Amino acid sequence: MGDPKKAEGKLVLNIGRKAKILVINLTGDITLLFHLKMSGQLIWMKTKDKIIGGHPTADMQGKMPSAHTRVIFSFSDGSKLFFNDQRKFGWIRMVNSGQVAGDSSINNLGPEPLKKGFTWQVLKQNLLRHKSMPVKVVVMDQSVVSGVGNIYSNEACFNAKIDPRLKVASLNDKQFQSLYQGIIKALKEGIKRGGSTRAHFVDAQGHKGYFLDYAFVYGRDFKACKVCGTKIKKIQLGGRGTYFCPNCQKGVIRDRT
DNA sequence: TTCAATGTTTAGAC
DNA sequence: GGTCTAAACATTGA
Repeated sequence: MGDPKKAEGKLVLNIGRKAKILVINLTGDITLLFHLKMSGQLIWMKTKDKIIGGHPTADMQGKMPSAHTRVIFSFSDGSKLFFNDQRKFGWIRMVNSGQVAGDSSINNLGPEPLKKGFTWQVLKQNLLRHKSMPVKVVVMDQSVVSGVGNIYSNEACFNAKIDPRLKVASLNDKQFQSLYQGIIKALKEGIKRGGSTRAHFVDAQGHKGYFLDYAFVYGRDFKACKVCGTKIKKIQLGGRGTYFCPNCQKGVIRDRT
């Protein structure tokens, strides 16, 4: 992550986000980029106060540092920030603040799906860079649209009533529009429910993320579709678990002419 | 026990 | 260049 000493004595100016990357600007022209990947978590502690964000682990509620603590930030008020990551896929990168946009982790990101500028036409255009790939796989491509991972790509396809296996080139404009709406709906629902992590404690009272309780397909193989009762099916697409309702999510929908 | 799965991204092969 | 697989790693459940 560069020389940790460069961050010593610096102040936190602000905290932001680009796609799945956390961006923390410090004084001294330094910016820290965090990616939690599959199993990372951030835990801030000050005596008995504790804020946890990220992926759940068994040792999350216990003593810090834990066996999975990789980096510790100590603040002048005595509080600490622990960067934990069981699988070690996550990373922290230190860059000059002016070089954030140009960083390789950021310079190729697609549009933010909940911001202006993301339209169904833009989505269509970006998806069509991968014409012969399954639509569900391409929705997860960070250069197509920012921040949509496996769970929300599955849910977006369900919302759009689109079979995740369909090749991008086979979609019609109506389906691109449905998918556009489906992505936004899935993300907004996820945010509303506090994310997808069942043990995603925000404070001592433990405000959790309940989105998976509301998911239509993700993690629900062999269970009944919440809309039609058909058994949800699980397959592999692009090496990732893919869930869909064989009845609700049909193949090509022909425009009636 | 062994194998495959896991909220991600990327390099390298074809 | 597009597309697909494997790999980085640790843990859990079938």
